[in-house]
Amino acid sequence: MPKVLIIEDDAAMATALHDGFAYEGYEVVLAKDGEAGLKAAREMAADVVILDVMMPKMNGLDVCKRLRSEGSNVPIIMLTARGQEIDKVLGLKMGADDYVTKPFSFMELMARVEALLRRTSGGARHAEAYGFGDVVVDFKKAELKKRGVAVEVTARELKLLEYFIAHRGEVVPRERLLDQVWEYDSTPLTRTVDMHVAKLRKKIEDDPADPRFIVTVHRMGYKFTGS
Amino acid sequence: MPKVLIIEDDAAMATALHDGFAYEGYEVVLAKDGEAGLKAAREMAADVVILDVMMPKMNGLDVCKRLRSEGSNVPIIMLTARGQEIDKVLGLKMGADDYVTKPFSFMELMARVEALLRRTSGGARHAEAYGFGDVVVDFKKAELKKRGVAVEVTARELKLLEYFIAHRGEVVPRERLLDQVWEYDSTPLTRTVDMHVAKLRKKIEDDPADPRFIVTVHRMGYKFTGS
DNA sequence: TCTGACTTGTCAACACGTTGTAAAGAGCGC
DNA sequence: GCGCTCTTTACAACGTGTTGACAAGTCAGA
Repeated sequence: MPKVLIIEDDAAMATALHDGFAYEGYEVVLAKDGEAGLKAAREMAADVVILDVMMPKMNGLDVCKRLRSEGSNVPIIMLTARGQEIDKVLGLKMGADDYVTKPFSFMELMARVEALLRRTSGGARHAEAYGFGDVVVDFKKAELKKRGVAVEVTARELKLLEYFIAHRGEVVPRERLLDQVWEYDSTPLTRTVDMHVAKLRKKIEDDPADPRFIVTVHRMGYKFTGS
Repeated sequence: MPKVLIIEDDAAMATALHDGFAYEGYEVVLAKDGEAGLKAAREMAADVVILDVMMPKMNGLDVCKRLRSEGSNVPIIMLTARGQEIDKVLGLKMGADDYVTKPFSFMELMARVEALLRRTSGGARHAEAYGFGDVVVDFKKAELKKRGVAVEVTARELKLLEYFIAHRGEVVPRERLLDQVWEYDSTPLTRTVDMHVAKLRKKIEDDPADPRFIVTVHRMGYKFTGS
């Protein structure tokens, strides 16, 4: 029964998170501002901390920095608002282990929490990596290796691949990719998705012209076939 | 891709639900009060409605009652506040199909939605796979297997088969197929439907000349006989 | 049973929408 | 401005869906 500490000032969000984790069998502690959160973090032995950046009294970045300066190495996931890319960098610099952009889906957060727990409780820190074929991706480090050699990937490519992997086996329509990977509204009348798929294929496929991992399903979308 | 209509006044809850369902591949429409929800419900063909009980303008119970009195039989899941057991009884009396008590976990809601869809739409919707005879179709993966071996199917064939399965047992006229599967309003007075039925038969029937699953009803249309 | 009118099955060529890809354009941070 | 990534445009290549013609099948009435 892993223990999770949720530091979040918005009541609705806090209860939603509480119930979600409780449902998944976690032991949950709530703190409704930075100060209370810091106190709770010191007192309990949390397995993971969910930390909102924007909060009264003491913001998430400060809490994170403080915890790390006190020697705590508890896994921390930051919740940042959309478009605050600075937060991501700052958060990771402050010692957070991962971050999720609001608004997010609970499934996504849960996936990251579990990945984090798998990584930290596994004793040795072998990275949060996913492998298929001769490719290994580490989303946290933003690294991709094919046949052991590092390949440069952009943020967008990584996010696209991440979504594919999260939904491996099923056909994903372009629309949905635009919605989920490109973060809603905007441009549904372009070849942007295809473009990025092509780029990804060049990096992960043995023969991009005859793809094995990301196959196109005519008139329906793309399908990622893991391993 | 099932469509879900979320009628919820609390913005935080609404976005959380929106993102969760979108991530899972649902098409989502939000309405922020009872009136707007009712209007949206009338205009869109939602596969399921998530309906908060406590709302301004028109509460969930009224929306539900109204929808039912208008002849709608869309599956409805009510969100009730903790301890309002009365709501449960009332809600079900008003014609709701299920209810979830706030605060709830997203996983739980999703599980109920999928159960409801499986139940109401005959199981072919978002469910894993549908089997008949020695054929197994997985619409999510866009895969069809006969006797365990994968058979290539096109988007149109899949959609046609999906419609047949959803309406198994009943005779479906060609015009309706053109309307529902082809989404044509105009009627191309052609052999197109027959053509595709023939193609499907070749892939799923043991003896396409003497079909067992998709039988033709002379002068009326086709009939799919499930399992 | 035979016949004629109508409906359904089948075929292959064609038309059209969909996808792959390169290259130019736009946007952004350094 | 420069270098980077992402987006758009344009066009070629590909594959599916559609079509019309014709064969085969069905049914009702003679």
